[in-house]
Amino acid sequence: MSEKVRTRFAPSPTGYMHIGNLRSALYGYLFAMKEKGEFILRIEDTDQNRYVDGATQIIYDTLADAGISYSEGPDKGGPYGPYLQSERKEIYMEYAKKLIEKGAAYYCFCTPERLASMKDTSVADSNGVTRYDKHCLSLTKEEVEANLKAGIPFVIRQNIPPEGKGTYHDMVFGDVTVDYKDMEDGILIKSDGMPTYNFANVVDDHLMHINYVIRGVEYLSSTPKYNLMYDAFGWERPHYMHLSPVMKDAQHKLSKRNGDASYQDLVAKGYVKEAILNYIALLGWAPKDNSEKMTLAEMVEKFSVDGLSKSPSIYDEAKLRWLSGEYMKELSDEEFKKRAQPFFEQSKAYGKYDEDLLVKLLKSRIEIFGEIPAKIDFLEEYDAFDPSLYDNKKQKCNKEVAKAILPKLYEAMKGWEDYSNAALYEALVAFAAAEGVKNGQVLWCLRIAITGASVTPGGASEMAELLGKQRCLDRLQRAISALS
RNA sequence: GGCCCCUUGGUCAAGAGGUUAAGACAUCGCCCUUUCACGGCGGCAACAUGGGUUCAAUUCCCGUAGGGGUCACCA
Repeated sequence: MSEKVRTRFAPSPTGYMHIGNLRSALYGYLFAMKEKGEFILRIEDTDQNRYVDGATQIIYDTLADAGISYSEGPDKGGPYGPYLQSERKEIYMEYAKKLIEKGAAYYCFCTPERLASMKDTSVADSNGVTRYDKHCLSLTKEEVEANLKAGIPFVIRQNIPPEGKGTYHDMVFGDVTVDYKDMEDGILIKSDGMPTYNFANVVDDHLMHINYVIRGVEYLSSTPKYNLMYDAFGWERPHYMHLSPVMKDAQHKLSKRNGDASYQDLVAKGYVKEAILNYIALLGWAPKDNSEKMTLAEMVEKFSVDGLSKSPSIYDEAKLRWLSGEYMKELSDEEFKKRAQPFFEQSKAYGKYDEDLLVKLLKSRIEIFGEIPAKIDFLEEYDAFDPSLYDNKKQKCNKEVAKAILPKLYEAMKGWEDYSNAALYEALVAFAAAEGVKNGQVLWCLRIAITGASVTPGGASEMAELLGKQRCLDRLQRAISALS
């Protein structure tokens, strides 16, 4: 590759950014960076009907948050702008006219009624498919001029050859061939003067010097149409890399419509964002050395097209969760604290504990930040609990054991001053030895007694430290009276 | 339905003619252990199918089945 690689991410602002979208952006970015090229953002907002307010901002924010940077884009500028298709309307018309001059496109004045009537099965081909019949192709120059002058609404259609085949080489799928007779004379310029994707894409990619087109497989079989235009213009065809989709299950693509995870949903649930990006990179791609946990920079370094898979990949949140946990453990205490903040705030216990201590306990125990509230609510909520919580076969513990141990332990603990984990642990073990019971019996009973929870983010001494002496003794007392 | 494309364990996936068919997640079991985790060790589990080609096919070719995409004045 002697020419400088220029690739682009070209989303349409129709809502939230889902995992599949982000992944396309990621792959484009990885490829461009790997090849020391440029990655560009272009917003495809030619369909006003589908435009969703704020969607463009979500695209900027998501890419920025994920660390996928582009050198040119609507919000960054660049030498080939504007990068917002709606601002390029005149350009498309100008090029569409060039295509008409070359005979590769033509004006079409057919009414919606006529078009609708063609859908009638009486004119369908043997496969039951109706295609535009090239009716307006036969219009003379004079007729076209007259219609134009009369202000009759028109569209511009691509003139697909009636015969022949289009073949091209896809970087992941290999050679792809499609018969021209299976293609329709698609609309290039809509009656509102806006281009369709089919056309804007070709014009913009060329004008923006995009030489590697990376996009979803849904364009795999329509690509020959685009090549026809490149050829007609006398432009060099770009290289194509089509990406298989991310699925929700074996037969459904991931979609926002079904409430499937978007990047921001996952962040809101508390997944570590680096893990999200890392995981989606792995959905459909595997590096040569089979690494799994990688930073963005490592992904760039390891990226190669032959590691892309051709078949769809099913999104598995369980694995994402695991990866998030891996990243979680590596977060520094400060970073963890910072990112966990909003989740601490969701807990009823917020502000009523030593946060630094909790950070250490929680870090290796959660995979996503969203687990935090449920994990620490016991710090604030302490209600009567089922004494069966004391039952633990392995620790040889049960309600009766608790009844015997707890009052003595309460008396002992009243005298202890150092409520740090280490000192408590030492004292508790000594207590167990003095009483002639197993460590586990004391520790288990105590933990249950002061937390009222079967699962806590640490053991008895850690929970006692977290609660502090006073709360510890209060709860112990309540637990004892509940037992009698 | 026509056309294009895809098919390795439950999931993500290595392997590209000869392998005991990797690894990861999930799952199960054991160890560690003050619960839960973490960590360590181990188990279960796959080449959709039928024909070829070949000394040898998971790997190459053809068919079948299954799945995805496409057939819009949406991208």
